[in-house]
Amino acid sequence: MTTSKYSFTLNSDLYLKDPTSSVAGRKVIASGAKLILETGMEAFTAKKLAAAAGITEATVYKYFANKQRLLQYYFQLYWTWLEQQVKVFTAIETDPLQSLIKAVRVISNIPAVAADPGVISKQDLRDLVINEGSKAYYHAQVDEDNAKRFFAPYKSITALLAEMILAVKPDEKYPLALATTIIEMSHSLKYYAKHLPALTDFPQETDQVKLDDFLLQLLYNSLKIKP
Amino acid sequence: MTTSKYSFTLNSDLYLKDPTSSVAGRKVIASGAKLILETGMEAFTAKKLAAAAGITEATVYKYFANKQRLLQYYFQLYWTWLEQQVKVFTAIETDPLQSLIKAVRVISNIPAVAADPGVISKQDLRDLVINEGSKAYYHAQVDEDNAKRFFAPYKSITALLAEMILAVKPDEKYPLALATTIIEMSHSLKYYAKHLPALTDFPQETDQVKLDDFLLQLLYNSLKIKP
DNA sequence: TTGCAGAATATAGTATTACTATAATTTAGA
DNA sequence: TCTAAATTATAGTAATACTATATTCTGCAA
Repeated sequence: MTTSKYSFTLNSDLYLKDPTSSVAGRKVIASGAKLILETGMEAFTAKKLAAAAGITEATVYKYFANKQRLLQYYFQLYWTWLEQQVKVFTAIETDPLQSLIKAVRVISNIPAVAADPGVISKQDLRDLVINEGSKAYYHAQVDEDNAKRFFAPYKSITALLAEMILAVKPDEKYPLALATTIIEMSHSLKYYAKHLPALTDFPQETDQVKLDDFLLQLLYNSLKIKP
Repeated sequence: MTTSKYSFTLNSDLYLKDPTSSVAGRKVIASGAKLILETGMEAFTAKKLAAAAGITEATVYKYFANKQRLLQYYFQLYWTWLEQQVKVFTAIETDPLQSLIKAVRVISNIPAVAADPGVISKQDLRDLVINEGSKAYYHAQVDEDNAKRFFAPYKSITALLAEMILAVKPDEKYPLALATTIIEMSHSLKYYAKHLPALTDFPQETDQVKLDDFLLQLLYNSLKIKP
């Protein structure tokens, strides 16, 4: 691990050279996110990225060994950032239940930030992870990558949510599975609402309220709490 | 739609020529499943498939336009088959709750079939869908493919489970989202248990019992039923 | 201000992939 | 047995996923 321009640290095995350390590197990150979002991982190529970023293909490969690593970089960036958001927004709560509710709301629905300071907007980063994130680990190299701790931030936010669940209901048998369910469904139901609405009860893409409500219902019922 | 060798019908737009209609076609299906399972979609190539099946690459392309279509073929085959299983196993139940429980058990844990008559074993087919299935729809062409009704069987089993949920709890607000959650988690938690066990409370790959228990708990609690 | 290291580029090349095309051969059914 | 369809053998194309190397640019230290 080395430090980079974020207020947190990403696994340095993800990249060959820290992309936040130079203009060209930041262009890779910014254009890469846009392009992957537009075209999907399958159609995304280093050539297109280089063209979009106004750099050369060779430069791309100076920063990332391959496109899977770039995707995993976004994956790690997103979950690390989201966990931090959860911590920030729950810090003010004293009641464990209120903390938990707040956490679910943050996970399900990113608070709009007026001025987004990053190279990539958080909304784009989130959409990228919703659309392509699962390919970061549904992959033949998942066990190797896991050994390199590439999924540590995802595990970490899950563990945090599981702890919060236990704080509310100490005898919960499956806190991790429940946390995983809430985190996973908060993302995949958004994708379904947009592309396969028959799988949801909130066919309007914009119907964030119903998604939030569903997730909180799931949680309340699982914890046997009355809303 | 045309009929093929299964007792149900797959969308004929998936293939150029029905692979069940010939020896070579069945080789494509059988070897394709094995190979995709072994290597993952990213490393899977028509050349490898042809070599494994003892046919030529040109023959592969006589049946399927590309590898995405082959994956979607397995995807459709699996969900169509699983829905049929659910129907068979719930047919004997008269009580809606018992039906629903049975349905969840079937979805979560395929009953072992002594002699598997298919070209692909159901366990392999299931593992294939667990590992690679999400790539059938997390894809840039999802809306086009959805318009071609490639995901109809997945929607259909979800709708069936949602109906069963409504039969038990007619005032459930989100029957589809709940059905989707149970179906999706029954598959993804299996993958996590195997590859990212820190995301679950059942780190033993073999701990099917705990996964079943978790899903049934989730359902009972959501329906406010005491087990 | 010069000099130098490191960053980025330009350019080129390789092995592989994802197909498509076509002529020749094999096979299966009427 | 004939014929049409199925399959093969073979070849080819455009693109991908990199790797390599020599050259140019840029920022900063002496």
